[in-house]
Amino acid sequence: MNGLPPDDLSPEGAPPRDVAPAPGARTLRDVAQAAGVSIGTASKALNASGRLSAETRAKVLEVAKSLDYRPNDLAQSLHRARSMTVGILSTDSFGRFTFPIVEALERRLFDDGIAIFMCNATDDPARERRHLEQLLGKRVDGLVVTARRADKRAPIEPVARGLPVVYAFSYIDDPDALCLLPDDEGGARLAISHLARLGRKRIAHITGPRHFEAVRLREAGWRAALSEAGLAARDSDCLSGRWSEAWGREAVAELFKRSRDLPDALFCGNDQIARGAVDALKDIGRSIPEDVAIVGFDNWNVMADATRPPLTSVDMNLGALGAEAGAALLDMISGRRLAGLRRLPCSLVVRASCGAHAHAGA
Amino acid sequence: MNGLPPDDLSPEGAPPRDVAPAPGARTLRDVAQAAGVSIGTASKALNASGRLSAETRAKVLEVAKSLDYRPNDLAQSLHRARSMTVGILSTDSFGRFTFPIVEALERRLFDDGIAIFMCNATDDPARERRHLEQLLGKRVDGLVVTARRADKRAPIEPVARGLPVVYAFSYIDDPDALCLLPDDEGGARLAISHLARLGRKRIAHITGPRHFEAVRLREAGWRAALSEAGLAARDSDCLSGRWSEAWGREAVAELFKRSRDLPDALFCGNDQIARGAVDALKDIGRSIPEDVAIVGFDNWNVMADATRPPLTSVDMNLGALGAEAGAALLDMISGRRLAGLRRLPCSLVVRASCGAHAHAGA
DNA sequence: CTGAAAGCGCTAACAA
DNA sequence: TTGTTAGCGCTTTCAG
Repeated sequence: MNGLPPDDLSPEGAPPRDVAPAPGARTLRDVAQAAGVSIGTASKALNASGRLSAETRAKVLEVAKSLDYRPNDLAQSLHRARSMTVGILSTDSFGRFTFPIVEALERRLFDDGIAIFMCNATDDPARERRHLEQLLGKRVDGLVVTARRADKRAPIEPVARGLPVVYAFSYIDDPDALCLLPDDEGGARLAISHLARLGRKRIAHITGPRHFEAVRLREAGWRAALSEAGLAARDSDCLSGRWSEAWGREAVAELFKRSRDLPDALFCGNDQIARGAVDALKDIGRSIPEDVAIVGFDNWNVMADATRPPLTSVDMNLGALGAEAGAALLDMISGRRLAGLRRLPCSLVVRASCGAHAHAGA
Repeated sequence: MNGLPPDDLSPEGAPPRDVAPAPGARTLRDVAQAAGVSIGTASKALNASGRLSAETRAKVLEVAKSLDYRPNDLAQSLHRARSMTVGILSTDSFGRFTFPIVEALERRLFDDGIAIFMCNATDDPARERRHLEQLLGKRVDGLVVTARRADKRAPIEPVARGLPVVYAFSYIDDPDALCLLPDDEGGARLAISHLARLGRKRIAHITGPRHFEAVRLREAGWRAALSEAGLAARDSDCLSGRWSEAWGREAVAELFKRSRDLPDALFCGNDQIARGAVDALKDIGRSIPEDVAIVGFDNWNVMADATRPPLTSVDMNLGALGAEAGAALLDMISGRRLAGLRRLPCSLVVRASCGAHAHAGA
């Protein structure tokens, strides 16, 4: 009527103006305006903070819903000093091992309302730096670093001063860093003591490349558990090679070309080696588990289940490791100081390849 | 001297105060102050925008570096309407198939400075909704939706009004949606025509469960390519079952218990089935590729390479699919309107299992 | 060429 | 109980 700009609200719930509703989300001001309260009041209502009359609060909430209002996290984060995001940085691309970790981690963090940025640097330090740069720019609240095979890596750029970091399935030398790893040695012990308990006397070990820390630890576990069981660990019974089925076959050929002292059990460094070993044993007429019992490592289902007979295998419980990493990161974010290298327990998944059931009653 | 607050700068480059430098990153104001320019000028210098004297710019840049200044993306995003983030939402957990896609996608997007939020909803609609809610709150610029096995899924909540969405390795009914899928039928044709060209006359098909769209398409490709090659597609030569090695073995037993019309080639729905088939064929004394040639699907390296002989297999080029999804999403974010269901080409990776080389010269 | 100031959307301390 | 206001850190007109 009187030259007022057309942007005052009609009192009834009708859409205030005919602007396109699509682009740009509703803002807190929209809600406040439509509810006829101040913007501060609207904020209080939506955050259930401060003292407020029940009706105002209800009104605001209702309007907010009808407007499909969704608070802008970016703005919130700018204010509070928390972005509610963390980055996960993988040296290697995410593969069979990192994935269960990441999945569990995501789950754990999501429960606390934290979203995760996925960054893959594939062994490229420059790329890693750029990723880090990006994450810091986005003001992530923390960082999880993973790698291929639980190998030692260089520490994350000191750039990340004060930023909580958890190394999961990877580790660095710094004693102030928190590193979470599977207990490879313990896993090996589980396998060996299981076999020994089943009455196996000569347990050979076919494993991967020695430059992997995991390989060395598993070998150590093999030795330790053997001697605890009163069995000998002969160097000639420990063969190190590649992580492949082909190597499993070759190693079996090597072991069984002897005329005496043949193994009655094989502990393999991973499930692929184990499967290769099974195939090779069958090729030379040995039956499993009667003649030779087999235990693998990784408990990679597609492998373990497809092997004939299905493979008993050590599980690194990577899901648990991921969840633990998430929990630890949350702790650190909330100010606690965590450090040290922690090894999480493995477990043994028993299938048919070592004749547990056949021997169990004996 | 005269009651001035102590926060004016000493003119030389010395650290202005002795506040702890650790917590909280440097802000633009810190830089401006230390460089002795206005905050607006500092901004211009850092963004190489506006007209500015070379020396001022150099000065600001230098100070910024010495202060280890890193712009706060959150604040930037708040201002520009772009968060430079996208979400990737997986119905299924990220597995063997989604992973190559996600990896390539991440790579493509990272090249454009976009970070990606990884969300895993594992078939839980409520969880999916919460994830979506979170992503919208974080004002992602776009969304990629993946699923287990290129299966049809329900559209993302209409909530995401106007938000660019690409369905990768998954699809919905809406013709306005952009869906990227591998060309399963074309992949099957590649396999069959390869075998036919090698002189195989009776090519059977052992595949997965028919409720998978991919299974139906691959079967269609098998039929079409056979007839194009002048060969018959007999219903009894197409066996549908599980995606496992065990099924591959069973199917071979089924096919080869016939007294005549035995297949001289097998096209398998995935590499696991193919591997099972190979094992079973060897068990009944058929040699590969002489008696029976085999082609698998997925080109899953660990499987294909470990099979004896190594498996020729159809590759869905999931990396390319992921990169394409990324490119398409970028297009949509920059305003282009893309829609429709696009099928990306597969390719054939030749190994020894169909005797390509032996027959090639014939 | 540079500085001042408004504002992105939200929160929190302080007034009213 | 509610409104006002001053930022969070940055960009961008618009004056000087």
